[in-house]
Amino acid sequence: MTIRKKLLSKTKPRVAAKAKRPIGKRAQNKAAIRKRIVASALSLFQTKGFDATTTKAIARKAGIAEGTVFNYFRTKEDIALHFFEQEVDQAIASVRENPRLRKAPLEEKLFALVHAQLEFLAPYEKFIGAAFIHALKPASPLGIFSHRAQELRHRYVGFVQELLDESLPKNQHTPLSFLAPEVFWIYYLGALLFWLHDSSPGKQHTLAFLDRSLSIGVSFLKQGKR
Amino acid sequence: MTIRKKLLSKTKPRVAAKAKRPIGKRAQNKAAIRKRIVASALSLFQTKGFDATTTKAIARKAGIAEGTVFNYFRTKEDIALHFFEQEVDQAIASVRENPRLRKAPLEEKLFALVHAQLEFLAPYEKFIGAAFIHALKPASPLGIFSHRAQELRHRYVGFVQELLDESLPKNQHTPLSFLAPEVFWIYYLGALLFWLHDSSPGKQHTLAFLDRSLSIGVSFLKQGKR
DNA sequence: ACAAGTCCATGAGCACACTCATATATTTGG
DNA sequence: CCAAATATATGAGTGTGCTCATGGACTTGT
Repeated sequence: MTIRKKLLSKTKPRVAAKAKRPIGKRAQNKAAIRKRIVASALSLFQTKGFDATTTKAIARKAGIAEGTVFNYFRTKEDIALHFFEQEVDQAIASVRENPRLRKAPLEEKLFALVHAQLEFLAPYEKFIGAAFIHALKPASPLGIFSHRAQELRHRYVGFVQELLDESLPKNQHTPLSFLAPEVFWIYYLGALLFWLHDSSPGKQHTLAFLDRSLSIGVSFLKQGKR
Repeated sequence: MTIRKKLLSKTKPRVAAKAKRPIGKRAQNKAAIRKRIVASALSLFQTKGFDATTTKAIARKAGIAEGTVFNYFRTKEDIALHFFEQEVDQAIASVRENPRLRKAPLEEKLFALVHAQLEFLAPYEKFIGAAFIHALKPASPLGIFSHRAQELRHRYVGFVQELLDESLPKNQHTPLSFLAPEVFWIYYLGALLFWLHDSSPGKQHTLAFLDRSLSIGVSFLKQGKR
């Protein structure tokens, strides 16, 4: 009785609140400002690079006070992280929604995934380069393992796992194949590095590299064993 | 004539300076201060972590002015990098100087190398952990590729190449084996991560992991091909 | 042993990312 | 429709890593 009542009294208002949508001025403004911050930051990152872009400049370009930026993003880096989230989400979506790929061989799906990511990044190449340099920051090791980026990595790795499950007979998993998605994440980072340094027209070298390495990798995965 | 004079006047003093070794007060002091900075920084990194350690605190503990720190290291991170340089150099030396390893199988050499590195790092585990978190800093990708750390990586990769050449018949290189040292560098970073999260007594899990993965890796390298 | 030259410790100062108390704008409740 | 409650934009302030002009300590040449 009490429990049921509690449940009702708690769920009702919530549902009501969510169902009703006055879209108050506040919410509108919030969304608009957030968008303006991201746009300003991205544009500045592109032209000046990450380090040389100050939060003050971002705020100024977005037409808000400097402090306001930090009501929307906890750190300057979070703004950039947001950008990479878009990148991953968009690439995953583009592979998911492509019916032609549904029954394509695994290496083609993976190629499409990475390709979509690089296409997304292309206009921001300078900024990405800066982010790479900046990424090492402290002493030497890694950088892929930050708590903040882990969720993003998780989403990515999960999707790769889906693709693998779809294409590989379950009984075929080699002792190492459970690592495959994680390895692919690192592989992607390597490919990104390759791409950044690739000055061939149309980034041909990168595409060739992807083609070749994915063939080898997938066939290794399939007939497995050492 | 003039050129020769110039050459002489320029080279003579240099050679003389290097041949003679008065070990002036200046040089003594410089070495001492450098050592004090590294010691202070390391001690603070250990107790407070990397971020919470201010350069002011390092200077204070070393008994010098804050600005002086930057006469010895370009950035705070360079101080930490210096620490990892020691780590790599010491590990390489320990493998080189161990006569028992001279004719040991490849996987044993590699195990010894990584083991020496981890032993060196053991007392500073907390600081390393902090450095890892800190390493990702900006958006998402990498961090191993900083220009500054490249020289260190190069030294490491070069040594691994030596070990491989020593153990693998030259005619046996598979199409991928030229990548092996670079891959090993990444493998090492992965092992380091594993080690950091390994709470088993005596880091047994890490040792077991190294053992197993190195066997697999080396045998893959040897009989090569997919 | 002295003067000229060179090195380098110094600490006030700078620009930056980020915080916080306050003011202001918006929503809510009656 | 107004007052209380709430959300949030604001920008001066804080502590940070790092720079730089200066003077004083050391070295060199004679």
